[in-house]
Amino acid sequence: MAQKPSIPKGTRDFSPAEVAKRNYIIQTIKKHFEIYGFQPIETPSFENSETLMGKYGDEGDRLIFKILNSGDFISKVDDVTYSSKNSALLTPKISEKALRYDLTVPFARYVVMHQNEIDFPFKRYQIQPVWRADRPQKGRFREFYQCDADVVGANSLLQEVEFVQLYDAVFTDLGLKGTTIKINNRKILSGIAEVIGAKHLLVDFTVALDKLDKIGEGKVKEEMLEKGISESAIEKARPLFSIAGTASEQLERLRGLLADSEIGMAGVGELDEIISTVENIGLQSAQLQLDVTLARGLNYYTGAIFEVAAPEGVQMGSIGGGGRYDDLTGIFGLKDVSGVGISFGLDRIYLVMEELNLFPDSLDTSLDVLCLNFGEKEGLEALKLVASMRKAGLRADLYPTAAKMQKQFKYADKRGVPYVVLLGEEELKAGAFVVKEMKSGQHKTYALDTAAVFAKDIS
RNA sequence: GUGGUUGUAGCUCAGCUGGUUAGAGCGCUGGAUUGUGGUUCCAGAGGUCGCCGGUUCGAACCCGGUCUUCCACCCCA
Repeated sequence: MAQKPSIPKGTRDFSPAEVAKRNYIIQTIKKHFEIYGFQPIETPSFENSETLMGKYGDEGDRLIFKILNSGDFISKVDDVTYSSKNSALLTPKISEKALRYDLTVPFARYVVMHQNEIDFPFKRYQIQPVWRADRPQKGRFREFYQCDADVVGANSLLQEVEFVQLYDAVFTDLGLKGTTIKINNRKILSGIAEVIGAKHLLVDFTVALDKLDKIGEGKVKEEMLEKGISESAIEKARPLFSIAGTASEQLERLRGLLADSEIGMAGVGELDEIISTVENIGLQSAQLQLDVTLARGLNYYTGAIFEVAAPEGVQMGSIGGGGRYDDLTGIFGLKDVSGVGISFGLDRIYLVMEELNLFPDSLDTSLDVLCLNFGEKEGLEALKLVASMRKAGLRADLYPTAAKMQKQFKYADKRGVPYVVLLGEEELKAGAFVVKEMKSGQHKTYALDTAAVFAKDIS
């Protein structure tokens, strides 16, 4: 007997019902991307390794799926490297390509390669899978979809405001009420690191700070000490641990804390402008919240940082994130192009919506009407009827064999078909077809040539 | 990458301190019902107990390895 097939850890098959729900989310996101003036692009599933490596930090490099070279790749490795058993040295010799890790870096690469064809500011969206060699958990997969929208070539803070509105628009449309859009600014984090004299440890400082709400003040301090941040520096950062209140109150305290840091004050100014503009315009269902402990590990962010938390009570990591990166294209040789963008985590949004039961019932219906098969002669007539129903825009199908009524009805029931058409000997003689509405059990008769009337009746 | 956890029928799960032919519910197939589904009744099919190895007279059960699931780290959508 053949062995049981399986799929790799952290990957999934999607059933028709699941695909319908995923498409619903994608369509909604796509609709708003386009309403906001973004244009779609697509990039390859895999890139040259040097395009990706080193862009996401050491941790990121570890999580990038590397693709083995083709051919007899091992014989081309020199003996010293081969026998060193050092993965870091050996990897670049046997792997030149890697699966994309996110959509932002490939986009930066795209912008640089196509800079002469692009009209700036360039607003693009991209909905494609990405891969991470992570250990799977709930809401964490090795293959998952990101839905990104970015703008490059525009420095205005209005872009940040627009992205907050975009998040709000999408989540409102999906019926996902009560999301929290957390915002912070990398410059504030830099300013704090500068003020407390830990500028060189910025990343360690922010990564630790990011965990404040999760592990508490004590543990955060512990981790900072471990990373080599001095006791006195942590003491200086103390006000951060208890900062609270409205955005403007928090900003006021930050102004006091960061008075001596030019970059820190710049960050406060930016945040102030973004938040006050959003407050001025108003949001539909989301909530914008200043969170000075929000860090995000990606080290290419330079200005605003976003992260979206699911509604309260749902156990899920962030369902979206993004920020401004002033020099991402610089790595690929194009200077002075600022970008800002956000990402929607499709797979996590799906899980949250499933948990909150937010998918519309209509997604379950994959067929509007099933025509039962009574035999050769009747079947032929039914096929003509089905054709005219399809022409009228209905999703219609004919049961392929003249199986027993019970079986055909059972099939219709299972598929969740709302209407079943009976076209048997009697109907054929009368030049009519009978429609049974499955939910009510009621019958209605139509003339054979009036499929369009029926279509109109049920729409 | 570190630590833990899980795996028995299509699905959800029982299975005693190791002891003959591994069970239930749901689902599936057929029938009661040759033009009416969702209810009911009857019958039936379906399992290398994740995989490999070890201990034992004997392993679903104990041990080791491996894969998978979920969880906590790390990190992140």
